[in-house]
Amino acid sequence: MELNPYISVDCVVFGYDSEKLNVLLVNRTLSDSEDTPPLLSDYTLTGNHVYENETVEAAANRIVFDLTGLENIYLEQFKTFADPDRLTNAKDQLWLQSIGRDPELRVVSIGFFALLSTSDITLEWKGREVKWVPVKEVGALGFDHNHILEEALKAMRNKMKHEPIGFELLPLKFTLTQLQTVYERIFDTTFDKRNFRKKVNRMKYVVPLNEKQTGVSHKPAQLYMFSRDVYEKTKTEQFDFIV
Amino acid sequence: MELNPYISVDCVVFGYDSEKLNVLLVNRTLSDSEDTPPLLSDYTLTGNHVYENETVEAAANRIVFDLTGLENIYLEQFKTFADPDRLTNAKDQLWLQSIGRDPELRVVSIGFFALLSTSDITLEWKGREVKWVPVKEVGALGFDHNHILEEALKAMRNKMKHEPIGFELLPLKFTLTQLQTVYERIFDTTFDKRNFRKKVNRMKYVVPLNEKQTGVSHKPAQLYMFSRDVYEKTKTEQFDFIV
DNA sequence: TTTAGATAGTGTTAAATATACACTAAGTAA
DNA sequence: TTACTTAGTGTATATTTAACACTATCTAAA
Repeated sequence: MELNPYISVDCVVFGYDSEKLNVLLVNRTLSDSEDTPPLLSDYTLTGNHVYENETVEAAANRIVFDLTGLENIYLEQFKTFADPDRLTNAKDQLWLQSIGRDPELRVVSIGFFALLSTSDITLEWKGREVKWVPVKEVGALGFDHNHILEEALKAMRNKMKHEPIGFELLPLKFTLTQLQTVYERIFDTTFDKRNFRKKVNRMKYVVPLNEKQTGVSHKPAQLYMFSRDVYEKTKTEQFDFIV
Repeated sequence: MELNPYISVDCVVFGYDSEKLNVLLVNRTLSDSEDTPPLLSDYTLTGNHVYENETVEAAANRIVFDLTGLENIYLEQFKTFADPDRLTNAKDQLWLQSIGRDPELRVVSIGFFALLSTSDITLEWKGREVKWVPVKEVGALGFDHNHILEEALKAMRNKMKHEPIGFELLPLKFTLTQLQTVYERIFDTTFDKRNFRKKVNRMKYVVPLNEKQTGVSHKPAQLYMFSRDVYEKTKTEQFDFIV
């Protein structure tokens, strides 16, 4: 089955490691020969073209699965990038040529972001280096991927404000301190512990388990899980409309 | 300049007429001859392919401008539609053939929604019938446009909950009752007048004018306008995080 | 000019939520 | 047993929400 040459999917895979938000990057290296320095060596987001009979959602899932081995990861289409000059940079042209693509072709890239807890996975990609980079330390990426990353961050933060997706960045079972920290790190702020817990207490979809943290050298915390079921049932179509 | 055959933009143009939300539809008719019934006659959203050197945002603006004569309309890219079988319906195949497109080609459609007040415009389109249809009365549309419309509604309502875009559906100068009604109609609900006004009162970016409604046979209402400037300056990065 | 009709505009109370703030509890490791 | 570390908890005040009904001001018609 053929890849469609003009429709691609880029996945901004966010991984939270209980300290900071990271993004998954892939090395892009082009060498003349073994013993000369590479013509090109940098990083890009993870992406691929879609197969002719494949939906873009399926392609996004496939990309994430190939890298992480995980299925049913939280994935959201957030924006599409189709500027006529988005791949006209010299480096990108060189790269496209080298992998046998028509550098003239206008490629539409449909952006998805994925959320996961890095504790759940070990990276695996056949052939190309792939690594987690803290979002705050990402340097110059190939293609228009710095732009795509910016937009993904905006979309993700925005969604995070109004929908319960912070949980997707944590292990299945988490403590309230972990939950608080995710939000603090992603929004670069701090919350009062008691007030945060009072708020979470009202969220019936954050359910306490009969289980405590283990392997810590201090008072072990209560573990909780997120119940999407309860969320869907109890969510009140609360109307915000700014303040 | 050529149109790109595989990248199209569909615009879901929402127009509010101080009573209900409408969407702009275009007639799609295919006739063998003058005196036989048409082979095909239905409606679609407004859309077009992009020019080779044109960004998708520019294309969306062009489409809206061609129909309404308005520039600087509120426009937002909300989702992209690229399913392999989105145009494989018999009617759509017939239509594509008749207008000289390759019916086999996989076309990516980038969806935008536009918001405007119908009072601002008179429709104009050379050659094809174009009309406002109340969103609640939209029938079966061509292509996958019912699906696109659904998604546009979802995206629009969602944005409307958290950002001040209700104003885009009203004339530049509006009354508080008009403002309240927009929200009531779009969310199919009602609000208490006094509470609504108290809330709006706190929004410093809804500024009263030295002007009153005219031409009404009752107490004329105070007019207001929305100041995006004030909004941008005073918006507090309020953190919601559900309830 | 008076009256009817229509929509504009306004205030209070109670309940819920947000904010600010500091100490005790329970485990591990030395 | 002690030191260390993080978990877990309550109260008082300010703000916001929610529920609720009447007067004010204009036009049009009698």
